[in-house]
Amino acid sequence: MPHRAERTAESQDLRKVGLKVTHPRMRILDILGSAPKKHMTAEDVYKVLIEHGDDIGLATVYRVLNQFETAGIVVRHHFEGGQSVYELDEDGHHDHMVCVATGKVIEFQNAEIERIQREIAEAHGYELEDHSLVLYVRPKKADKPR
Amino acid sequence: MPHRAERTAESQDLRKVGLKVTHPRMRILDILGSAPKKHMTAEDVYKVLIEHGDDIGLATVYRVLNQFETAGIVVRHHFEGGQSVYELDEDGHHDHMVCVATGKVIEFQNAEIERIQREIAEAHGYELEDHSLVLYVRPKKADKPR
DNA sequence: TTGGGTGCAAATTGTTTGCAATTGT
DNA sequence: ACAATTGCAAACAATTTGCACCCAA
Repeated sequence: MPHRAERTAESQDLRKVGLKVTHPRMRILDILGSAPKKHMTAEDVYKVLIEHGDDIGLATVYRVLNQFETAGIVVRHHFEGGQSVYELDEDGHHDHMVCVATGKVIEFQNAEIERIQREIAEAHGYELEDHSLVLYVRPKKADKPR
Repeated sequence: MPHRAERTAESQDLRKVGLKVTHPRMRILDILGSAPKKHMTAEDVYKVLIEHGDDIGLATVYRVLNQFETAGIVVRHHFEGGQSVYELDEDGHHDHMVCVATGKVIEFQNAEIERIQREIAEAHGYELEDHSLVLYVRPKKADKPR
């Protein structure tokens, strides 16, 4: 009997992009997939690892996240303020809304904006390769955000 | 007769926001206003100062740029990759398009996108405070960008 | 076995801050 | 005169890298 059945979806994800299935990579993938926050900084991930008793260095977290980004497994966002945040790239493309009061991040998608963006690029003789749109919002007074 | 006629538009801009009219501030304001690139990093500004023979420290450049941002004289952008870039906030609001091939930055404005953004925020119970939109583009093949 | 992967510490990069000296008003 | 401002160096924060050891294939 093998040491462990390594046939999980996650281990396949790693093999698929040519990365060895190591403990740190599995754990990080796991955390990104099941954490309360969809968007985490390298430190966030590191803290969860530590609390969980894993002996994984912060440097490794950064290295793994970079590899995941290159492999297209995660997307890296910059938002405002120093740290980068990473999120699993499972569901398709979407943009973000960050509440400046609570820090909450909400995802949204809008086909019309996407279309206009493409048109603008075209109009200048370019092709739209990618884009980054972040709305900084604040709860409407006398109204509960949903 | 005073050492120098301090009645320039720039010196007025500074007084207006309650900042003393100092040599470093004037020079930096000057550089931001007359540089080939509209968007400069603190280092960019610093280099120009050095080449020009000015004896102004990098720390001062950062401090002044921060003050200018607080005063609303410049806008700070994050784009991709570490450094922040600053630009004079003269013309009204606009978004940016960055050519991933040449690094060229093009500004544009689109009322429709702005409107939709506001609607999206509203729909979630928020008020749009600010936003950041950057299009990453590439020259259309067989077509000269203009 | 063996080349990629990892932990740790040291190195980088971008930016901020403490402090004594300097300068605008 | 006096508080604001600056230069310099040291301090910081986020991220990367060098290297000896380790482990998945």
